[in-house]
Amino acid sequence: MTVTIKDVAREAGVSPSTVSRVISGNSRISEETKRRVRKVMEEMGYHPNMNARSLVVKSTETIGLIMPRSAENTFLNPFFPEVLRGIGAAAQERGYSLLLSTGRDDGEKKETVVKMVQGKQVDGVILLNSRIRDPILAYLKKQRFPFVMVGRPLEKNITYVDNDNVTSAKEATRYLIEMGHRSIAFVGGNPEYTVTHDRLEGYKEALKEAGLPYHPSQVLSGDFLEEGAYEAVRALLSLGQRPTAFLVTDDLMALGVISALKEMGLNVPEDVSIVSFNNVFLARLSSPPLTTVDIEIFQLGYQAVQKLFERIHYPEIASSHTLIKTCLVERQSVRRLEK
Amino acid sequence: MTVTIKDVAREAGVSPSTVSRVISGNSRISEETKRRVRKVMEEMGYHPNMNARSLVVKSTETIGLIMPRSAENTFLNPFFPEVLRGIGAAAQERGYSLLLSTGRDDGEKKETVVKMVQGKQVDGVILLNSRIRDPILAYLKKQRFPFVMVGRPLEKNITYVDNDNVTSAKEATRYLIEMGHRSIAFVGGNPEYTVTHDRLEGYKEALKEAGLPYHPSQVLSGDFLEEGAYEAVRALLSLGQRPTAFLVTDDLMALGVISALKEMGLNVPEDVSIVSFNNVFLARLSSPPLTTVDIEIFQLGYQAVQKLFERIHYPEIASSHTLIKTCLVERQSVRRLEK
DNA sequence: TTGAAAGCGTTACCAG
DNA sequence: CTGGTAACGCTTTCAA
Repeated sequence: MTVTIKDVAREAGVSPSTVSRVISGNSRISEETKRRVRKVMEEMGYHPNMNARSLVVKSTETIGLIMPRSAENTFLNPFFPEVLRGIGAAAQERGYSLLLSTGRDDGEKKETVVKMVQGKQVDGVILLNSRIRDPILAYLKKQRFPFVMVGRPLEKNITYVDNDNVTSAKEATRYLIEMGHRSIAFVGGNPEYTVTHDRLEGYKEALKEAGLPYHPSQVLSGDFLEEGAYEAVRALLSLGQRPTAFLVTDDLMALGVISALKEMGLNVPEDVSIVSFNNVFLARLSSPPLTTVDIEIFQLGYQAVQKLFERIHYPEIASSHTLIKTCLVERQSVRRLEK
Repeated sequence: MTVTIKDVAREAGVSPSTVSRVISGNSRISEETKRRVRKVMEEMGYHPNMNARSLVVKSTETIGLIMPRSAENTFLNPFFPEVLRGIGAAAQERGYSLLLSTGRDDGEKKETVVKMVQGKQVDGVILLNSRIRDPILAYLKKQRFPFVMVGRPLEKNITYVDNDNVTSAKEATRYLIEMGHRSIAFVGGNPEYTVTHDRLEGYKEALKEAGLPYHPSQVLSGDFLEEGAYEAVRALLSLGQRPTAFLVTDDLMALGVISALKEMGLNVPEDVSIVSFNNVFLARLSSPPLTTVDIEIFQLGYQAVQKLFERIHYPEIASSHTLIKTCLVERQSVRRLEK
């Protein structure tokens, strides 16, 4: 049925070892036989069985991707296809494949990861969600299996790729302040992610720097893609300190906020200004187009793969991280406040 | 280093075959030894090597996913994470893994597919893009390899999962007509996809049914997520037959249209109404929330996997397709036109 | 109910 | 430069 290395060998009148050698290329084989074997492979439509190969070389040339639990909204964020694009590009360049974790809850996820790792299906793993106290992370560490995280982990000695979230949030807030805003609310996502903390930190720093007071009542956090958004936003606006601007940690959440504001008869940017994060594809498509912090999602993914290869090939070197630069892109969701 | 079936066997005082049997479970093994072996496996942290297993059983329990070329915008559409969620759920239920195609152009894609298929990395394949005359499709057919498409192919005898796009477009158009619109424009996506054709067809049928004229000048198609959108929309509106409503084949594109309209000083739904397709996550987050046709993307993915298993396990049965129902969800992008 | 041995398709080592 | 052989870790007859 399927043509193996032996078939090719027989047909070409050489030994299987020889065929194997011309496949890997590097060995010293006469040009003559090389050509002949190649021709036979072509004619017979031969392609090596990756399982057999992996079994002996102990490397699968595939990397495992651990995604957010698919039950979560995170999974639906357009952030995700974009990292995937970066990861895919880098993997492709090295001839690596991508194996995805399925699994909706932590239990299922753990199972698929174990299967990947111990089942020898992957050479390394990329963790796509930086949950605090992630059991998967603990497992990978204990196994001393090569992995890198996208997003900053709380633990030490872990290789990761991230943006400098506190600085970028600080700059974004500073921008709002320069635009004349004095009362700025912070809308963060799931507090289980470090990115939420970091951006809040940057926000606070900018406030402090400008001599503006920090009001805990002006920070909202949680899953803002769900229903609750409207009430939360309204509660916030009915406060004495009514904010004139919002710093929102995610473009999608910004859409939710804009929508909630609109229901209250408030327009962006006329009545309220918004700066968000991520600059996903739809940020420029929305109404109004969002002023948002570009975090180079593609690079996040691309660099994660680079770092992973580092860990795979030089397991002895110390863990490290790379920070991807960010950049505020001005569109139309912020209004300059006159004095 | 890594613990194999032999280690477990030795430790448990049985033969490797026995261990193999307790793993597969089904064979007749005394409860006594079963328990003992299980215990040893647990203690030693044994997990089967999938490569070795695949090599002999000739099945990898993983399905290959062929994605749109990652250079395309399609790739960034939130449609994608949602199908993936459906596919992942179904795969997980059966203990299957997912292997992703990387590859930015057709050449690279073909290569990764060949590696998956001939390299025996997957048991079957799901094609995520229904391009017309897809070379991958031709290859898969020739190889007689189990695969299913998400989206209707032009070719015959191919198993696929899709919505009834002509009917759903017809109903959506009819809805607009019932809302009092008489001049409706059609904005379609990439004409290389059958879905674009089908929806255009449904649009025409509804027009005809209502005795409204079909004006080719009122149909736009192409990659509307890119810059060109603004000019195209403006050109359309400067026509004699100025449309009061748009039927847009994708939510993301609808955002683009809304944005273009706004630049021209036109509001949705006050000045122009819009019905789009897909009901992706952000449809209800946008301003205004989109009236859109829900196509059950999750089901599309989920059912694709079901069908794939059918093909894998019963290769002899004829190709077939399943149609997922659609449903118009009314939100706020359509205004009723008074007589 | 269990064990021995062959074999899955490769690669790699050792001879020649 | 090339061939023979063992080994990778597992499943699956065939015997016992």
